[in-house]
Order: sequence, then structure tokens, then C-alpha cells
Amino acid sequence: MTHPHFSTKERILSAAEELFARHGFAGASLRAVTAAANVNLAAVNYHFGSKDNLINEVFRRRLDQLTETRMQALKSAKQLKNPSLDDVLRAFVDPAFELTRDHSGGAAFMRVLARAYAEHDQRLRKFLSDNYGHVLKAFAQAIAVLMPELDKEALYWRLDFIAGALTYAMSEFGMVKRPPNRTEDEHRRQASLEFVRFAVAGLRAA
Amino acid sequence: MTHPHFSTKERILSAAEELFARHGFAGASLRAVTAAANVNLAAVNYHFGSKDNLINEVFRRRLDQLTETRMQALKSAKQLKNPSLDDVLRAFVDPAFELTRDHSGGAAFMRVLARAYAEHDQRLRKFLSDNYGHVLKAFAQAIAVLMPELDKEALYWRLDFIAGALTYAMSEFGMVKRPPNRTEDEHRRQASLEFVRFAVAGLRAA
DNA sequence: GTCTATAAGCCGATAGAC
DNA sequence: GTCTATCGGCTTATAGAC
Repeated sequence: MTHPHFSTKERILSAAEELFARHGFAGASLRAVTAAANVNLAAVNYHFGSKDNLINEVFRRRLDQLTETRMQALKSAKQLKNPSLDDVLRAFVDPAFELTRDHSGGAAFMRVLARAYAEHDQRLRKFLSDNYGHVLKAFAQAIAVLMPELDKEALYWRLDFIAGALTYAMSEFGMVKRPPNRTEDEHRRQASLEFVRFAVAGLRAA
Repeated sequence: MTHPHFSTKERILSAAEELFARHGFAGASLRAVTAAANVNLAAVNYHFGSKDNLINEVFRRRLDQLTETRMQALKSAKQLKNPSLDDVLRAFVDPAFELTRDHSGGAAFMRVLARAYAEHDQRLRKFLSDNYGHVLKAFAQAIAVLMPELDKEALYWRLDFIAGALTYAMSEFGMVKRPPNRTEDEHRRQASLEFVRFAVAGLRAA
């Protein structure tokens, strides 16, 4: 199932990602994970210490890179002559869709992220907000600059709606039937285009 | 914790709802549920047969009523002289927000619904789509009538985004800090107003 | 680093007394 | 309808050989 020349650690992370996406954090046992990764049960505790920490590392592996890409894209957008709402939203959305491309192996991760959204578990939320909260703040700030006429409260409501819509849209993404005459890449581009168009219109609501 | 004069069955349902919201379906054990409900462990199997069926009944208790309210509201909206997009969306959204009022006890249920959204579990998805799929279809149809110029594919994308935004927004709802000078009722009204405004603008995106 | 074996405990479900 | 006791199986985590 998982490519055998990857390290034990990487194989465990990939198997965990896939099974957490499918069954949730409580629903996927370490036995199932290690069986899918083709490694010994005890390897999880040897390499990660505990299940909780394995969960953290599943997030860290993808989010470190996703965060970096998003911040770079935001920086680029801000350096444009006349940055639009579109440009800023794209800097947030496109890297996420990019992650769902098969070769990058992160398609399941977006479903794991949706799980995390639904989890109100304090431990996990603290880990995510401590490590990645600054990204959302940076984007909120950039959008606020572009919409000075919109009051802060309405802005936060709308960003919240957008975050929810994106999370769930992306978690469903791999599953929604695409028209058979369209390639997966076209489908992904279409989805991201539709999403940004929707989000910009929502932000600009009268 | 749960009001003692309710029947054993109702007490189990309420405790299960609360614990499923907090820990997920796999994460909340029947032992934890029966302890919180102050009933014997064996009562779950006596009254519900199995944990899976208990999960179904947690949904049924709220969704039967929510569905009925939404369909009635949709019918009323359609009978208006010039029904607007606002009217139709309100028929869907307002009954959900109404459920989060404390006295109706359904605040936790919206978080359970967000869990179900994140679950890609086949059994649960089939139960929900078999029993409540017709509601979404009816609303999609009503919106399509009001937006004949919007092509079907774009419409479905946008409805998907709206469903995700609503689910997530409502599951967070009880947790988002409201301004201290605002009552909970005002906060709820504000949220539903902001949401419908956002959704209508998104649907109408150029 | 990887293995086996096992500790210590929680799980859903049920049998059978009351 | 509610109880106790328990079955069989699963869980995370670890000790210790290799």
C-alpha cells in the first residue's frame, strides 16, 4: 500500500494520515495504522512516543510546508502594484488545492484537517493555534487593509464562513463526482476558481 | 446533569448528543454516555439495540423536527408574491439557528452535525441521505428557480460552499465570544443575518 | 531500530437475576 | 425495565530479547 522505500517514520505518518481521514483520530487504532504501514506495532511508540504526538506530527508534516507556501504567496500578493481581494484569497486557497494533487500525496490530509475542525478537543486545538494561528491573522489583516470600509465584526464573521466553506469543500473534494470529460487537474482548477469567486462575492456583500 | 424526570431513553439521547459533540462517535464510549445520563450501562442495548442505532436516533430526534420546520418555512416562502433568495435561504437557516437556543437543548446537536459532515463513514452517510436527502434537493430546486441564469454546475458548487460554511459556523456558534453588551438572542440574530447576507452575495457572484 | 510478548485496562454486547 | 457480572476482544503502552 505505502511505498516500501520510504522510512518507517514516513510510512507511519502516511498510513496514519489516510486512516485518520477515513475513521477519525479515535476511530483509527495504532494497530490499524501500523498494519497499513507494514511496520511493527511498537514502532509508533519508538518513533513518536504516543498516539497524541503522532497526531501532532501528521499535522506538522503538511502544515509547515503549507504555511510557508501561503505566507510566501501572501507576500508576493502584497507586493503587487494594486493587490486585489482575489490575489490575497488566491494566496490562501491555491496552496491548499495544490496539496490535493495526487503526486504530493496530501489529498487525505485535507480530510484530516476537516476532522480537526470538527474536533473541539482542547489539546489538538491548542497545538494548531499555537503553531499555525499566525497565518490566519496575517491573512485577516491583509484583507482588512483591502476593505477598510467593512467593519471588523462583519469581516470576522465572513472570514469564519469562508474558512468553514473551504475546509468542507476541500474535504469533499476528492469525492465529488467530476464530469467524465474533465481531467482531475481541470476539475481542481475549476473548484478553486469557483471558490475564490464565491468568497470574494461573500466578502463584498452589501 | 440531565434532568431526572425525563425518561431513561431521553436521558441517554441527551447525554449521547453532548458526548458525541465533544468527543466524536468513536471517542465517546457507551460507558461514558450511561454514566453521564445516570443510567445503567445495559440500558443502551435494551433501549437502542446497539451503539450504531443510538447514533441514528440522536440524529432522528432533532432532524425530524428540523426537517419539518424547514419544509414548512420553504412552503411559506414559495407562497409569497415575489419570493427572494433571502426568503428561501432564511427558510433553511433560521430553523437551524433556532435549534441552538438553550431552552430547546439542541446546541450540542449542531456540533454533532458537523461531526457527521466530517465523517465519511458510509453507514452514517447512507442513513442521513436516505432519511433527509430530500430536504436539500427541495431547497436546491427552489433556488434554481430563482436563479435561472446561473448554470447548474456553478449552483451546486455554491450550495456546497454554503452548506460547509453553515455547518462550521453553527458548530462554532456557542463558542465564539460575543460582545459582552449583547444578549445571546441578539448574537444569534446577528449571526443568522450575517450568514444569509454572505450566502446571498456568494450565490449572486458574477 | 525492530521484534515478541505482555501488562493493564477499556470496549460493546449479553445472560440472567430481580 | 433495571440491575450485576461477565465474555471475548480490542486498546495504548512498555519491557526486554535480538
